[in-house]
Amino acid sequence: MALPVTRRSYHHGDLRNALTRAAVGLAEKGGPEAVSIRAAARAVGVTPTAAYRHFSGHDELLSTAKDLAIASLAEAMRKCLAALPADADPVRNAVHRLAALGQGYLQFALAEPGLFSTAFCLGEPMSLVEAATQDHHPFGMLAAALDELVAVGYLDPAHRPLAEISTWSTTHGLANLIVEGPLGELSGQQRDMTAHLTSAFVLRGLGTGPNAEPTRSTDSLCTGAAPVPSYG
Amino acid sequence: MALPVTRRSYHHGDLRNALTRAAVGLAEKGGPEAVSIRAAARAVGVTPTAAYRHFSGHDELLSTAKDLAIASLAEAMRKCLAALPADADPVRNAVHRLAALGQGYLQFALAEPGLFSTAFCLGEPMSLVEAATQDHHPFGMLAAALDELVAVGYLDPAHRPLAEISTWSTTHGLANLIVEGPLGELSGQQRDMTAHLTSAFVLRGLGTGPNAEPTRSTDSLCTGAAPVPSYG
DNA sequence: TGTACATCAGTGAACGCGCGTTCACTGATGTAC
DNA sequence: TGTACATCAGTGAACGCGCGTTCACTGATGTAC
Repeated sequence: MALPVTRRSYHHGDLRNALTRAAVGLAEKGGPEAVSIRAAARAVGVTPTAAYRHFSGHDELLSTAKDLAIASLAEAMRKCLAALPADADPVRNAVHRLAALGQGYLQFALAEPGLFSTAFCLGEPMSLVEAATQDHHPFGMLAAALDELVAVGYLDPAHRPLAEISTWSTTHGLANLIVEGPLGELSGQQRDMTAHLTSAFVLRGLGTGPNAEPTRSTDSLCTGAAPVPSYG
Repeated sequence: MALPVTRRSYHHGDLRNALTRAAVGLAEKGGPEAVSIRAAARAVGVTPTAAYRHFSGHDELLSTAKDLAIASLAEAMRKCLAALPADADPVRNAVHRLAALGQGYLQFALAEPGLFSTAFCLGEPMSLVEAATQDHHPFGMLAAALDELVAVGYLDPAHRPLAEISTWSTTHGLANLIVEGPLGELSGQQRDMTAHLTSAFVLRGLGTGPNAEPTRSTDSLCTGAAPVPSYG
């Protein structure tokens, strides 16, 4: 419980940004339900009423926090992409790039569960058509990675349409089941193994092009032979 | 807004069940957030205090509703299984059974979004080890279907461990993105197509055994050639 | 068969909480002249 | 350069809401004798 902040001057000077940051902080700790005008104002050290000078109401505050949460997710994915060593083999390169996106997605969900739920909380949804064309948007990054898989001949062009949905669903479902659902009880080791297996699973599901060679492309994602796992 | 119900006698006679049913009704309409002791008591026509004779508090009421939501989901899946015509070919049979489970899962999520979220709302999670052995539990039904896929040689036994997680994640992710997320804007036709494609995607991801022949087994799931879809 | 009494299953009022939002207001700022 | 005044950005109090939960209570039931 953050104590109310004391301010020096009557005018804040940057209240909208301060409230936005506070809202994101609340979302981090408690997810979208924790984002409220009163709590954000309290965190900044200002009267709830003051917030209405900068936001039309609770909805706008929450959807601002949501936008930032989506941007953070995209940033986490972008970092995973950037950390990837270049691979001379174009197929392996494209495969690894898709895997890196999934890894970034999952890592973000685990590291920032509150922001992750906030990114997907209700409210007017982004337009998918629009999002797909924005390369700084999670959905756009996924679309680009799939286009790449088609370009290198891993994914059959006939299977390209709607492929982002199946791919996204798998990673999103895994993240969601771990963060908010019954898979939360998995140990860290089980989670890692699951992530690897799921990554391979996705690549098999996608690999329908002439250059899809699962034994080459996906085995490098599964680190060694997994011991038989148990759920307990 | 349901009007409070008037009762004939001072004693209700079946208040626990009545409150439980009311809680499920609230969950249907508004998801887990809508389940409250006061609202359930109101629906039954009883004082909130009366509920404390039958439930330790809000947590117990909600988790009771959650259990019933899970049972409803399982029932929907079971019905889809039961509606399946027998197929002489054991591989196709097993493949179709898995697809039917996924179909039931998705249909339930679409038909009963409130119950679906309630089934996966927070609270002490079921033990997966336990759930996996119960054939009336969604997770147990999935596990059984995957065992069947191994038995008929579609799924490589080496890929069996943790296979329920990838499979479940895909279907759950799709349902979640449609029901609570940005895929809600898909048209009915787009949803159907997505469901079919995702089903085929899952089966390719699983099909690593000697009898896996995607062209035979999964094509029957994709009804005809899909026109190139758009997201708009 | 009748009655005293324990027990059960409700009532009604109240507590404190946090929320979104609105009202009339005042302190601070900056601009026109 | 100085000042009147409009405008901006806050305050403080209050509204009504629904929630979970607790208290002392009372009406109804059923059982022992």
